[in-house]
Amino acid sequence: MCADALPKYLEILNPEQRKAVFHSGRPLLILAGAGSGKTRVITTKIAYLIREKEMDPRSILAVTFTNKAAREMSCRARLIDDRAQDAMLRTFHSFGAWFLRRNGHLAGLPSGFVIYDDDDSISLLSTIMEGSPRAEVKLMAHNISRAKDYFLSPQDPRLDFFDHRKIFKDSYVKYEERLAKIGNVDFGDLIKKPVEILRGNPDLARRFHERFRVIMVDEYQDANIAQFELLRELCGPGVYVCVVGDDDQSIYRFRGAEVRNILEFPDRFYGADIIRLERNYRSTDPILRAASSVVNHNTGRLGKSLRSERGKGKKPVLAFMADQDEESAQIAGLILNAVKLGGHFSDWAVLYRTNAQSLGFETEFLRRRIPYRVVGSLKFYEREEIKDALALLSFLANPRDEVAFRRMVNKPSRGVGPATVDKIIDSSGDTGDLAEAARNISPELSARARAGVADFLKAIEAGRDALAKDKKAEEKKLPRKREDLRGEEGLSLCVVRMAEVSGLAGYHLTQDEIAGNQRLNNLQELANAASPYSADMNGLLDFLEHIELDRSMEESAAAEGEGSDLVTLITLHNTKGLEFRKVIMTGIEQGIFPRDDKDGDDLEEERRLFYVGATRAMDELYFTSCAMRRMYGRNSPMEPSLFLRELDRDNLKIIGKAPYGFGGAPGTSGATGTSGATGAYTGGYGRSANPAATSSDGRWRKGDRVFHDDRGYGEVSGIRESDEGPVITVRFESGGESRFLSQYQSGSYTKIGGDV
DNA sequence: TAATCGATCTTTTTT
DNA sequence: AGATCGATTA
Repeated sequence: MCADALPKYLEILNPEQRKAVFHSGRPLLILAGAGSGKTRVITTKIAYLIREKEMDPRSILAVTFTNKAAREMSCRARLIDDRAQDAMLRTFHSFGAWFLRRNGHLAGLPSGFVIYDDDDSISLLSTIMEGSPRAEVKLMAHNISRAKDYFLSPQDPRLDFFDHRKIFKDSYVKYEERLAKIGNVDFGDLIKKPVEILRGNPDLARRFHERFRVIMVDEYQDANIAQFELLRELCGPGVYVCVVGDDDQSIYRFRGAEVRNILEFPDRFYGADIIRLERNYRSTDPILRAASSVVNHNTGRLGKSLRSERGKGKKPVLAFMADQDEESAQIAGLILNAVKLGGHFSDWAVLYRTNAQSLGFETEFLRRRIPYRVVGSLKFYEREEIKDALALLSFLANPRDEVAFRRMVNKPSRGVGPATVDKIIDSSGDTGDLAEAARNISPELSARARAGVADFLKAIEAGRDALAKDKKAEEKKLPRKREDLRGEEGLSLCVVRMAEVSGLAGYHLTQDEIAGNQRLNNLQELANAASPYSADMNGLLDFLEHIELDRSMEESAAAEGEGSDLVTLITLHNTKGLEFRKVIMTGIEQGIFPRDDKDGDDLEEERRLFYVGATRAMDELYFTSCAMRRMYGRNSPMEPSLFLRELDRDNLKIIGKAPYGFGGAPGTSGATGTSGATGAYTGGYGRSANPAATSSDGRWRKGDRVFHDDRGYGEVSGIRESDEGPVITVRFESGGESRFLSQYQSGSYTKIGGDV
């Protein structure tokens, strides 16, 4: 094919991208740097195969890691050729769920299985490890989950790698037994079980090889071992496999991702070709240089040279702040100013390491009327009332669900205590049907417990009725109370009926006067979310599965339209695959980013996270670092992140009072040496433009002479008020500064010649 | 059996 | 600061 005869969608590709799209035959590894157009390559390749190679779209499987990525991929491929909608584009986990819905019986799964999230797993484990502290149960749950990521069964000797104790293996064995009895699966099972089924059923595997002729995996650097095994099982003779990834963007090691997968791809898929995409179309050169200068400190990379196609641009800005209040205030000011000059809010993204950090920005943005959205906070589905309602639905779907039963049988209180619950569960026999067991054993219970159990079963019956019967008739029969939830369409009636009959709605309403209404609203929202699903068992299972696998709540496509000029607040992890004109990476402090318990491989992962964050920026990049931060409810002094020292300094604009080692900033004293003091980070400037001359407790005045036991003579150079009282800054004659809280003056600092 | 109070930790990151 | 756990009390 010669270039000028190419259709437009192929013509716009650069030579390497085109090579990747046209490639066929052997396995292919595409090493795609940030912003090098890898999504374009995958989507184009899908369309190309359908259009030019007349491939049946149904025989193409493309796997991603997030639902968002899957949706975007589907959208973009369809823009080129609408037939791409018939290709299977899913996340690994949703592919696994799809697989198990059809073939789960081969592993003894009932058709109505429900997916347990981490909390459910912990609940189940805590009944197994009764009496163990919660932290221990959590650790065990984590290790079991990791074991499944590594495709290790309870008998595998390699489990010692995670935890060599006998209790670990025992717990894992029991956990698997209980899960099997219940008939549900956890996240890890969604990958592990399909592999086992494919291995145990060669005929089925063959049928899959005939069905899926082309398999593509995006973000391959984030695949775990189990996912690698799944990929291998799906790759039968003649199946074309193409994986795309960037070893520098591997940031999910903590949940089992193995960079090894991408590093060893050429060995595992023998004869693989490698294509590198190293032209970056997103960021200006200084931004790429900043990002690279940090990640270059990592060892064990495949290595690549990312070049900016955009060329020159503004230097990244590194701003030192006194504390997080100043951080959010300054950022708000920066954004408002840019908008005043004609920019958009949506140009901006504020990035942070932990979700908890979003709060400060939200408060400040609310106050200053800056419109924003918080991406990926899964709070909705973590709310108590929502989990309650979902547990009721889960139990309706699978009456063997012990976890859901335990959670809801006595909520609201119905006089069914732990003793009764155990009695019911013990009597359930091998069917495991707890609703049936409860009914059977009922005569043996005390009157109070019997009535309570009956009430619970009534709620489940109400749900079942809503599924089975004509919903219109059902709805009319019942006189509606003012505070009732509404739900007419599809599955929503089922949600509403269960929430009401169980007393859940009333319970949450009376439980807390202030929060009650909000909780009712949340339940209503859940009911609304259920309305598109059909009011039958399939609809119910669909709904539950959808909620477990995709909690991003990005349903409301309406909000995406115009009139949504919003600043994005987002964790660094969540930014993968996104881009913004202007990016602010906040809280770049030791202990936050990187966390200070990180070293070795973990530290390298943090560095890659830094790289991911920085390469999201197209035009402008900012870093902020605070001298003081409220953590665990108290103020603690912070040091600038190690990563800031690794940044290419000539390529940076530093503002604010820089700590030692960051030359060039205004206010940096010419002092040398820090006399071995731990506080490398001195300075930080006051919250207000005119710092106080006298501390609010009257104990210190600017210019006061001070003596410190270790550091000698100095003078008070600044006073600032914090919520723990005045913060006094002292500049020592020996050079260097330090700060302390007035209330903790202690013996180290002594005021000279003063009237203490 | 349930609710309340105080003490004791805690915090990654997500399918 | 907030959640969570355990013990104590009604």
